[in-house]
Amino acid sequence: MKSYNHKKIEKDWQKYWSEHLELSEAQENSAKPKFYCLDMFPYPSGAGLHVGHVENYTATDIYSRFKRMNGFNVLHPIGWDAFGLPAENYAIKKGVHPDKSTHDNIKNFINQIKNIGISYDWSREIDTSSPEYYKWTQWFFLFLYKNGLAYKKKAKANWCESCKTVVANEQVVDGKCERCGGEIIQKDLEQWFFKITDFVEDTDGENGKISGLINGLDKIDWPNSTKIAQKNWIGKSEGTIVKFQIKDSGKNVEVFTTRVDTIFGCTYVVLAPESKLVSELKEQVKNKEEVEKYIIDTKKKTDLERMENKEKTGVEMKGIKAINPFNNEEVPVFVADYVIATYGTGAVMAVPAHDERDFEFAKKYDLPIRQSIVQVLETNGIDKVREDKETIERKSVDVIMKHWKEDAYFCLDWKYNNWKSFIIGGVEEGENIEEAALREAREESGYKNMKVVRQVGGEIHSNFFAVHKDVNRYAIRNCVYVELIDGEQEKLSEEHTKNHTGLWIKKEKVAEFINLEAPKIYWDTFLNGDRATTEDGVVIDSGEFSGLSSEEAREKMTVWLEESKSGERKINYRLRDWLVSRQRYWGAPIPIIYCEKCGEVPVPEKDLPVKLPTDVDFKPTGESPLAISKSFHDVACPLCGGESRRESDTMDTFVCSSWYYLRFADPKNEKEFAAKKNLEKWLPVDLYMGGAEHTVLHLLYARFFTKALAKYGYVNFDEPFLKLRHQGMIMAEDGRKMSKSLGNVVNPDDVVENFGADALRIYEMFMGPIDEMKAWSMQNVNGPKNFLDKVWKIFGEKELIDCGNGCEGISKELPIMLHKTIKKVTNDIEGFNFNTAISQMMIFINEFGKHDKLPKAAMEKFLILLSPFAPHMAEEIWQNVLEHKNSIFLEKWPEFDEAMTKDEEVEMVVQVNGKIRDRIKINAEISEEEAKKIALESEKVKLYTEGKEIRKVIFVKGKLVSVVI
RNA sequence: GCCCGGGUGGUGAAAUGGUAGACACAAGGGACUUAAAAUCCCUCGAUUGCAAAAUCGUGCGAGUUCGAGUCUCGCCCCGGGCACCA
Repeated sequence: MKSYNHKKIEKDWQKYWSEHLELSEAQENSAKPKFYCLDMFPYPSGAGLHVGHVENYTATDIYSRFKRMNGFNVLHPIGWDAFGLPAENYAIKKGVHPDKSTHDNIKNFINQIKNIGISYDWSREIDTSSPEYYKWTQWFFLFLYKNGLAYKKKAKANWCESCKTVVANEQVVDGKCERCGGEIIQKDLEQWFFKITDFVEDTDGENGKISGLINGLDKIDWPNSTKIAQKNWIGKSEGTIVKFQIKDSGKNVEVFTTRVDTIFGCTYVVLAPESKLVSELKEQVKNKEEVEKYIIDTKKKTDLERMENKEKTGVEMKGIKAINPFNNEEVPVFVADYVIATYGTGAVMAVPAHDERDFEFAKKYDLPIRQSIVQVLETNGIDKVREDKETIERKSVDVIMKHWKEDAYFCLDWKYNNWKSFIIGGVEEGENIEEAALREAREESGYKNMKVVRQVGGEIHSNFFAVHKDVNRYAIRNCVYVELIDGEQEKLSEEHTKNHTGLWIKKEKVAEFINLEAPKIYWDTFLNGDRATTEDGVVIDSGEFSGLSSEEAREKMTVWLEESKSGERKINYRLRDWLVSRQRYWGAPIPIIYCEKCGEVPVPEKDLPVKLPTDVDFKPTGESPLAISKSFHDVACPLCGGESRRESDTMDTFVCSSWYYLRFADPKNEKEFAAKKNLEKWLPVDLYMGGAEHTVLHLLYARFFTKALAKYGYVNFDEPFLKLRHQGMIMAEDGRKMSKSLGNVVNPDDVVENFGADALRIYEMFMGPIDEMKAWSMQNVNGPKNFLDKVWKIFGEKELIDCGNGCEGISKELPIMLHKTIKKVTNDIEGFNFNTAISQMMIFINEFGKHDKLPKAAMEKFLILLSPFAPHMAEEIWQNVLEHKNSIFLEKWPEFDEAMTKDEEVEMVVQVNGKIRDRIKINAEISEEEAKKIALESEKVKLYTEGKEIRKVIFVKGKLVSVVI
């Protein structure tokens, strides 16, 4: 038999498949259940297909073929995310029109994809830069506009100096342009926005409730990390607005805080430089010039400068005082650019003791720092200690280490219970606790100059000492504890606790502690002078709120604010509305006309698409290139016919990709973006796959579009992608990212040429878990290649026997191996564990390869299992070696019989005290009694059990017997 | 700093709390061959031992368990995301 000529055979079958479209096209009229399997469509870059694309497309191709063979009507389409800056930048550099370079690139992509045998439905191919497509992108703009979800406003925008355009917040990375790495500056410009923030929470739609961008995540099968990243991006935070009156002005500063419980520690208030209130208060400010200068200086700073230089700056507005509504204290007001104008109210109350940023600022400008929270340390109570000394000791260490890290030393004395345990350090005989703590602290720290500051609790209760640097140089301070001892409860009187270090516990709280089974030990956090303590704790020095937990205090203080009309509950989000204007050529024009008489006029739907002019110099000038094209720019107003001009900005390419998955349901429709009937048939997407880099951008925008459509009854679902999986990035052999400049890029074409498309597909699937990052290894491609050669040889050289009624000369083990393999491969494809599916097929081939006569039916079933992974070879063997008339992809996926997946004889492990002492071959179905008997009779086991009492014997069916002595 | 992932042989990696290293790659040895390629067979975590075998071993330290790569707690390191969001 000839060796496998992948170059010829693969080409032949690719041709065959392109002539048998029933193998890849989705059927509009079919009784089969639908399955929509989608890849994130690529941006057709000049670099061509990346091995990462191959990983993505192979995985979903395997899944699609698998689903088809399981009786599903599969929609598996592809298209091109063709608009975008790189094409335009390339055009500027090389003078080639973006339309041409993009379409050349697309041709190349199509070729490359066909070369690896992906079974896309090419009849549905779409291209976002074609007028047939962007007509509907513009329609979406109008749809949002008409429903109040698209609006224009003057805004500070991220302007990229080198791309000469505004970019979205999401496209600014570390203060630089995501595309070109150029510096981003802030410019005030009229910009279009989409109201994505309207969909953060659930809303009422025309046909019922629409889940919000947060809640919707709970009902879809997405990687947890992606869900969390989206939630973080939305950045919901529940807090409080507090009104601080400005003394002698009748004005208020409203601040937003999530930590109103710390408000008694507020020592000043800060306004963002852009805040309106700053100019409103200017007249009252004594150092007006200084404040103005600061504001001007800040405006000059770019975001990059602000980010690089995190040192806090600011200036006091002298003569202005804000009044804390809780204690009527007057605090100074500062202007500082560490406060973000666009978040919350653009003003904050500063609590240096409990906020790192305020702390830093207060240190720098020497402002007072006032503690209003103490930390809580919980340990098990004394009763628990009596039960289990060791447990408490360990748990205490863990808790202490967590709270104190290397900053502190402490010792715990349970002497009261006639039992000593010292976590770090200890008390020696005849030594008192105070001395012990001092000694330990000195030994550990190396500092000699220490003293006990205060000690509480005396000898009756257990004592808790903590030592910390920076308060009187390694002073020892005592912590307040609450302990339960019969007859001692009266000691926990208000008087008693009041005297304790820093903590002030109200009477009813004490009663509460007494009822706890495991009393808490409370301890004071030292405000040690080098950091703020930002964790929740117990409120102190806060009037009637003292003694409450942070959580309770937030609730009660907010209620108090609401009652006294000086504040309210408030939820803030980090997410802003989506800025979609781009001053660029290669994008979908925004369908708006500005008329002197009628104002802002949407282009009537019948006039769509607003086509991109072709006679444009697309070199960036700072103004949109479209503005230069007179034929494009000067138009008659659709309402009055008068002189007017077109909007000359184009839309962010993310707008095009926010709805493309809907278009695949009905890609040729000229009347609607997709017919309702088709949407209902195919959507939502059952499986969506692509890179994790789209975690927040594309996926959030697409969800927003879907929710907007759902709200107005265009679609009957509110989440577009039911199941999402990411492929991990493939690095170069050197472990670095593949890049042209490093010259370490692996071109899939070369691998196809040298090893074949099937070997490439299997190699990429065999590399490791699909969602993990992995490095390419050319050497390792040999593995899959060898495997395929073995498959080819077996089908060509072995005798395949038709087993009608019983197979003579065929090993009993082969059917078991077959059923095991069907089970494993089927389950692994379902679970996206392609690497282990392949390893099972290798095991199958290794086993079957040992025999000369093989059952034909089993081999055919194996070939079907292999076919989604190696479609070319499978088709070649199926039709040309086994001489079947039709494609293997019309076959039904094999089924397995659970009973047939079990080995008759298994190796039983016998452990003695957890160590393996023997392995015995037994019948898999053997009873517990028998297994134990066999195990205990083993000579090797007896060696260890002889003369010892057997306490317990554990049996795990078909696996092991564990003897405990 | 915060939030997610990870850490297992020379390498890529397997392992519902139950035989750690399946399946591969590379390497070494052997068979076939005039030779090479291809193919086939053997070895392949460490230490000790002639061997049988024993002990150790999944980043580090503890814990739970008859039994831990897997569960709990603490720590270290690497990768990714967010980052003055109050």
